[in-house]
Amino acid sequence: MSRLKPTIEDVARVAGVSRATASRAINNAPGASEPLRARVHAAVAKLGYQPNETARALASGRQRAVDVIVVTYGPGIRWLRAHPYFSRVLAGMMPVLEGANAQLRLHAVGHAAATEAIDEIAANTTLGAVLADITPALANRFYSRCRRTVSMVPTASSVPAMQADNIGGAYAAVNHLHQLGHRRIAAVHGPALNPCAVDRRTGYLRAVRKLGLTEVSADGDFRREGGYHAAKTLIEQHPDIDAMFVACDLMAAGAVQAVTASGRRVPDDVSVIGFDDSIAAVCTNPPLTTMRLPVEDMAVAATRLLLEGTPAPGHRQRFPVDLVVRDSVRP
Amino acid sequence: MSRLKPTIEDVARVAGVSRATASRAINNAPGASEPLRARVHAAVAKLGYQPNETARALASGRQRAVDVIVVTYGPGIRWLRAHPYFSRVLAGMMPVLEGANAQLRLHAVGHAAATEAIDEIAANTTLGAVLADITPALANRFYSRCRRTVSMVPTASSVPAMQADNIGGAYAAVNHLHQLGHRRIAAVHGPALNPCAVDRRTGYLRAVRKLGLTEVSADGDFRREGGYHAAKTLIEQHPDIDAMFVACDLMAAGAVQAVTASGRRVPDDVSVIGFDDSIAAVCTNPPLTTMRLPVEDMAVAATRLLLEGTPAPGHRQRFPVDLVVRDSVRP
DNA sequence: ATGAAAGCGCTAACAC
DNA sequence: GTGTTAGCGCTTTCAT
Repeated sequence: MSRLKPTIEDVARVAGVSRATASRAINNAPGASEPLRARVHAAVAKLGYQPNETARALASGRQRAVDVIVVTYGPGIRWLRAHPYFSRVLAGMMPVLEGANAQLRLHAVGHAAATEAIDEIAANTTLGAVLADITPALANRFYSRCRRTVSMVPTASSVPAMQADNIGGAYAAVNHLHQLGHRRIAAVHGPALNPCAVDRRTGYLRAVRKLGLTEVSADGDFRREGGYHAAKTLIEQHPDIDAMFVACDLMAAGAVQAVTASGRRVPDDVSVIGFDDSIAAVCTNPPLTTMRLPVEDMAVAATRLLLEGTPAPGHRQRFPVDLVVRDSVRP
Repeated sequence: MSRLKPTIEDVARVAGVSRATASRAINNAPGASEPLRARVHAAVAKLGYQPNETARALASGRQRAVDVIVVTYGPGIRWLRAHPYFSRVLAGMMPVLEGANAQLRLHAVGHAAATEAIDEIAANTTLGAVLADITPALANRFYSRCRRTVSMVPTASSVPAMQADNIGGAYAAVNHLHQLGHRRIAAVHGPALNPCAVDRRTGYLRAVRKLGLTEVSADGDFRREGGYHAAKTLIEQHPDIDAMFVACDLMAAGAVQAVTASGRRVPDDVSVIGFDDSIAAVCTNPPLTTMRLPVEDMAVAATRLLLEGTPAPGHRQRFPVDLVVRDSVRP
């Protein structure tokens, strides 16, 4: 081995052609005859040549990579670890990227240094970026630096986004509970800063008002522990509640445990309805009746959108949030 | 705006220095005087200059990125979506990468096209790759093409790896059950191809033999549904079992549901012990007693190892698998 | 300390 | 159809 890595130059020499022809053959580009193509491919095989993607990207000016950005609040490691959401967006993206032979670059940026991190990422995007979890302000900043962007969460109106009906889903959840005869419906909400959580809270509030129920709310943090404590507080302060709307499945899992710990049964004494239909929904006992957020579908659509070109400003793609009936709500 | 993106050339011109000096200033490299550095930084700020990472990588020959590879069997989307394992390795890696300002490239390669995908990734690695889930054969192939590799799962002996004590953990789990008085201890195993699953099976078998118990096994697939069905079969065919060792928490969640569905209670009638201590372990009812696989720690260590340089062939870093007591085992 | 100039490995005009 | 050549934006000798 004279060199560690053969370059296209080596391939060209071995094949007895010019670098340009070698390039054309390797990229299946037009403008090369069959015989030469064959010689080039033989040389490639012989040398075990693999194109240098970096050089390719620099020369062609295009690179096939999509960046996914999640800004974490507090210890990101804990958040990322616990929450099924992120694997769901990755799971949705990977297959379509694989099919388009594009790369996926994952960025978890801490809230503190978010601004400069955002700027650097924006400057180096190629196919574009999926904003998996971000505040409207940061989304806007990113979008002002890079138009090939799509957000997975509600943001400023100009930023292209996948839009799940969080408000309608929460409304439907409460309505479902009401139709089944529940009248004291409490809620465990998500973080006040999280746009999805805000929408779900809105949906709950609207339903409660529409149905003439009294609002009973506690705040959670989208994590199981938060759901547990919020539910515990709720039960202690309002022993008469007969149902809970919990703004995500992870918190709902905690809520179910809190209900059980209080000596009550789910769903016989207290019904619990979750949100997301994540893996957590089917791990609980009983499995959760929940509102399905089609995260994978949204991720697929977001990725396709980026692959197609630059999304129009304000572009929206709507996704329904449907009821999934399991066993945590008394029929 | 005359240009879309300012280059270092623009910075140099605005600062009234050469490109070389601009580069030195931007990279905090030695060989530039304070006054010039200041002028360069001012120009950077004025133009909003952001270095082009691709060009930087090509010119310097080094790039700061680590690739994480997971080869998926069957519909990768389902697997990635459901299994908490992957987010745990990502959660472990991200913060250390962030601190080292390196990128994370995620590759989910289908089993079918794995070989060529592996080759291409290997040819373009920079800091190195962590093999999150892979067969020994593919790990070996990858390692033969790229030495900056570390596997998160058991593999061929030459490939550097993080080594969790799966055998010992499984053994300890069965032993724990035995000490608490259980004598009919069944097992739900993982996929026969998965090296971790193989080790856990081995640990169960050894313990069963050592303790003079009779082996009762069923095969699962590391997914909840598989755990449910395996446990259901086990209960039907061996109604007298009083405990189950389940090779991962996701399957254990299913097993708990199957036990409940059969009219038995966990842990009063049947104890269930899981493996992983993933998010699923705390979502179940009751929360799972389980064996903690320190995935995040392993991912952190793997990433640090790559950041430090090329791991020695056969390098091993061992991690204990400890008991986490919750409520799914009768005391 | 500073600048001129030579590439990094590849693609894409542009000639032939 | 094929080869020659000029860059992509940056880092890094090597003169000065």
